[in-house]
Amino acid sequence: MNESTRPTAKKSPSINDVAQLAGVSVSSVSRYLNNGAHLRADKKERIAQAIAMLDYHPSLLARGLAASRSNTISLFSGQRLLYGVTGCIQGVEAAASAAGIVVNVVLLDERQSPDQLRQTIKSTLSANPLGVIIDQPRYGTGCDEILRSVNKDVPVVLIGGNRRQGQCQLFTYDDRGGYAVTQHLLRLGHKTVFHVAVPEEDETQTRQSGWRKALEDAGARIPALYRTSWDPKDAEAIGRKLGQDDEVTAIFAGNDEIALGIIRGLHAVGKRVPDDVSVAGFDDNPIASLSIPSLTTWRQDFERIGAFATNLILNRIRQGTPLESEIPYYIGDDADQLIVRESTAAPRS
Amino acid sequence: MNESTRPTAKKSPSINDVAQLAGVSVSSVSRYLNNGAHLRADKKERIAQAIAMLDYHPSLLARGLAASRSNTISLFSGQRLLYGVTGCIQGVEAAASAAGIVVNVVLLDERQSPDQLRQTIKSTLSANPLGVIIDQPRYGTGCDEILRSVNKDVPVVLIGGNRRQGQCQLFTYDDRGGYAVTQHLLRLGHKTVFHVAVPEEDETQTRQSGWRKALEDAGARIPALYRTSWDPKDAEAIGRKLGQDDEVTAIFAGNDEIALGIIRGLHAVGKRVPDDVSVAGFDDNPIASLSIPSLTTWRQDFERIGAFATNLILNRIRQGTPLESEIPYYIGDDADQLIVRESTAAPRS
DNA sequence: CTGAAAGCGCTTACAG
DNA sequence: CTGAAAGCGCTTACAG
Repeated sequence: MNESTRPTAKKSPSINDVAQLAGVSVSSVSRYLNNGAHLRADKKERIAQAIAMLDYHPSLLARGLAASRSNTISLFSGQRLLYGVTGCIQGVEAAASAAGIVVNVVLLDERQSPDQLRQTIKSTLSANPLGVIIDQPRYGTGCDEILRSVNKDVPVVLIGGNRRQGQCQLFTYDDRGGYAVTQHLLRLGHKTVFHVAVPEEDETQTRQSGWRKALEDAGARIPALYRTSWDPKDAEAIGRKLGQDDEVTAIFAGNDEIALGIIRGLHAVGKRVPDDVSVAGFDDNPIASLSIPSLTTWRQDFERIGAFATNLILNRIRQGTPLESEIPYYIGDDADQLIVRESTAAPRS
Repeated sequence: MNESTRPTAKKSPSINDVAQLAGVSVSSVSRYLNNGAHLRADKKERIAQAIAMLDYHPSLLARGLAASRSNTISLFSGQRLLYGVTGCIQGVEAAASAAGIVVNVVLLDERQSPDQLRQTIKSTLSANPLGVIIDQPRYGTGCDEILRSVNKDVPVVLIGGNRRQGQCQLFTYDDRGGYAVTQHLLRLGHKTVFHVAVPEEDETQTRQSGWRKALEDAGARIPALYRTSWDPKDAEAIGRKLGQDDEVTAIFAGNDEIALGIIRGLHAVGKRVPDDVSVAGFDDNPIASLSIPSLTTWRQDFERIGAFATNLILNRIRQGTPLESEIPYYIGDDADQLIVRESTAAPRS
């Protein structure tokens, strides 16, 4: 590091420097920093000026230590930054940053030993975050450890994942999406719709349940469910299998990547999409509009969810709004919608 | 939040509790925590036991404040978590977490006001990170502000982006990749290769320069360069245009998403890939193996780069290894390689 | 090798 | 409305 090329950063000013320059006590500056209450206008003014002159920025560390609460939100997620997770992170960052809060993104690598996981979690929590967000908590991950270790007055919001009793947990209306996608395919004239489900749906309000409901409502036959891992290679194998069954004219895939895997499998056995088989995805991953054919899918707004989770925490902290924990939140609005593209069409016959 | 369902987290133990339980002074526990030097074996043993019994984890906040250095690496990136960035984050997290270090991922949203950006940066830096990593720094972003604000003894590593004189900066061998991809296409028998460049290549060792070199070495004509934004829609328009020129039989796209956009454009004007036109991408984004056709591309190992950056910082901190700043690091090895898939083939004629 | 003491930069009762 | 003082949980000279 060539230090000389960087401007010599002088020691940054402390609250003491501000107090001296403004001619007030440190306590007053602290009050000013925290809410400005109980301060005479002229003092406020002087403090503001001193802060501006010195370009003072309070130390997160010292504040966190003194107040047993640091201006930080810890966001835990799995090790792989899949599409939904990145959207969520962006939403959390945006909402937090707008509130002057720093986000600590921690990727919990499940390949690590439980001890290492604990270490990471304890360490993160030792920084006294304002709140904690856990994206896609699963059984057997650090989620239990986090819930166990976190101070009980620190609000925790879970996003998706396996349902945890007694926790504030956000879900999207996956069932609505599954219903809409399936209905779309039925309306195109397909006799029924096959579903290839993504893992870990242990809840009732899922893509799968929406799919089932739509079939029931339409009086359509409910075919056997296919399950795949998150690996599109598995989906490709399933696609190959489904492609050999001429009964299959419409497939609803658990997400967009799975859909592409299935389409590759269908192609491999000579089926065209959407000419022979219609395939729809889920999420509206950017790839959905890039692939050929582009994918009909259900758009999910992950950023909004991340922002929502963040604001729940901020409201809890600032206004004491409780995090209604008993009932999970289902959130969804106009941003979540069916996007019809090239991969679905009326059946040929 | 239903507190009752969470085990009542008792106040976590402090270094004092450990000292008392072990029957030693706080200083000794601190020494044990930091390196264990100058401590009698039996004391070490007692301290270790006390720590285990209490499940003690030192406070990052207190350590950071007292030592003016917290066990944290701050990772700055742009607001959008594109493929390369997420890989890099994963690599940084993995390397950091293996070293017991927490990563602070901060997304700098360029739509924010300069003041807000400064606020975020100063705030992050006030936590005294061990080191700072900036992914894909651009002119006009917070990068300048970070370099200006960071204490000069804090190591900073830049990854990619615009070259900053005097900074330690990591680059991949994009030129090698560009060369390999272009050469691959030429060897298939294409007379020349068109290139659609991604934005912000202000350096010499780029995909573009590799492309140019390969053409020169082969004595092939160097066609006019096309430039696109990061938005695949623009690439689609370019693909449409290129598809109308029958001279165009091979295209090297600046990245995989651009490649897919181009392919869509080609399709729109009736050209098939690879039958009429070969298209290669760059990065080996997961979508490259999912699309139809799957993409020939240059694989980049972003995780390795993130891990490398992290280790540079850790070595600097722990062993005082200087961060040779004058010369940027170009890193690449067997993980970076040409992946030949379906989207490239010999020209038809 | 070890401990007592000061200090990191804040917040927070406690007095006034 | 305002300040002096204690304390948050550590590290780090300083003595010994």
